[in-house]
Amino acid sequence: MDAVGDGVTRWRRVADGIRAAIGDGTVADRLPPEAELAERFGVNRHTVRRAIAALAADGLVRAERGRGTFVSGGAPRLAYEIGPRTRFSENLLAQARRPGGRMLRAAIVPADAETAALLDCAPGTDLHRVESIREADGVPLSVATAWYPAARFPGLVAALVETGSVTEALRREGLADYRRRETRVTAERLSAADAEHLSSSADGLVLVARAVNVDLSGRPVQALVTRFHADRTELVFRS
Amino acid sequence: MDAVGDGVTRWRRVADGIRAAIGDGTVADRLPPEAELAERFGVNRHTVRRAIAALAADGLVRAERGRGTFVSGGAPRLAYEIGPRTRFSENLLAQARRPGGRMLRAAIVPADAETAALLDCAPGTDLHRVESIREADGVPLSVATAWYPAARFPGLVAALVETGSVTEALRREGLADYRRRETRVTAERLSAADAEHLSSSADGLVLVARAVNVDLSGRPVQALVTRFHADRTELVFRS
DNA sequence: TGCCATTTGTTCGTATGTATT
DNA sequence: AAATACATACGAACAAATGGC
Repeated sequence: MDAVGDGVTRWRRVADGIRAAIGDGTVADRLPPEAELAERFGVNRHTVRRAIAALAADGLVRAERGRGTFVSGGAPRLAYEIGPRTRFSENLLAQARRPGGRMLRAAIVPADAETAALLDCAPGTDLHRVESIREADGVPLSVATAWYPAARFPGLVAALVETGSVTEALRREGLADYRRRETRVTAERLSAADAEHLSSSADGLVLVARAVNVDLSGRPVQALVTRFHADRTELVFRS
Repeated sequence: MDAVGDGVTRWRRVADGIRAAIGDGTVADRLPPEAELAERFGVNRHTVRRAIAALAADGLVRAERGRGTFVSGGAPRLAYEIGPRTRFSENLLAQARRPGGRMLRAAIVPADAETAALLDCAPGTDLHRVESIREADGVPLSVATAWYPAARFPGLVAALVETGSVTEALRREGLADYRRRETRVTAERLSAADAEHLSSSADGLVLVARAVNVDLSGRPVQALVTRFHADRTELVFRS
């Protein structure tokens, strides 16, 4: 490098400087332009951009081309409760949010090894695969992919389209009730396709919840992978 | 720019090219040096670096200074089960993993509003704040911050240091048993400090689990924020 | 409507620092 | 000790989106 004070890189010191300015309220909403920051910190504009990229990665700021770079005001997350009787609509209505959503795709696919194990069926078994988006107050919240044994629920997709409700569609197919057996949660980066569906910036995060729902006798009826927008959601588990 | 084929930026096309090469096995373990990639794709080395940074952000590759850039072979995640009686050591031993860890810091701090609400005490109440790292087979798994009412457990920190076990330390302080009331899960980017503790690249992800543990009469005894390394962990909730 | 200044995004060039082999 | 390879930093130019006039 060149004349560096300590062992810390310049872009880190710029990032810390901006972070401090946000912390003490010196910059409330919008950051000065990159060119001005570069001059003020006595570094190249690239160095400022590297610093801002780091802050953006921490979710502290958000850069918008042609407009500027803004301090991201953290909106409160929706608390999505997951338990034995998780139902999307009930969950949202309990928090005075309007549930919504739509089906993206539906197809019949052969079960791969992983899904077959979850649904306790033979690999290759015909499954309905249904992809859908779920919204709260019109804001996309999650993208979900669900698999159902096709032989057991032959008219499922039509019922889903007609009712718009998983619970109601399964009821029409003869399933009185179901409950969630287990949920496995991981975190991933938003894929480009999901970013579009969730109308989010491309560098967002998702909470991935993999679940199995079973009927009252314990037979799996649905394998579910839901990708929740991490900035808008918090998953709640009660013990 | 200059002669661009379509509306896609060059670094994205380079990234897609590398991604494809990884996908079809053309590059199995190690990427060619940046200079060679630059020449092969007919772009500047900076453009290659931008592409590699994006792939690294997706967790697909991992750059090591002086050595090269490597395809990160996804190790299977540790399934960390969370329930009413979550105990770290038991959890790991059940999967034939060796539990470990160490305390990072301990201090007495006044309760802020949020923690006070969780622990059902007045804001400003003295709390032990204990930060620690937990490991599986010597690999850092999570960084945890715990708050305990100091008045109720005066000798807690000494007991934690001596026993290395939360359950055992609380028992010495007169708490026979405790259970988890609820867990709230979010996803965040790894902070610089946590990245060091978890010996991870700076652009990793964490699963943040916020929990409250209560005694048998339902009184909160511990507020807990655990940041799990998302690449190494999967949280499992049974209903 | 279109033009223009502002601001972030991309790309190239060049040089030097630092860790690994 | 030398070569290799990634990391940081500066300079310059143009592209693309936004917003005001």
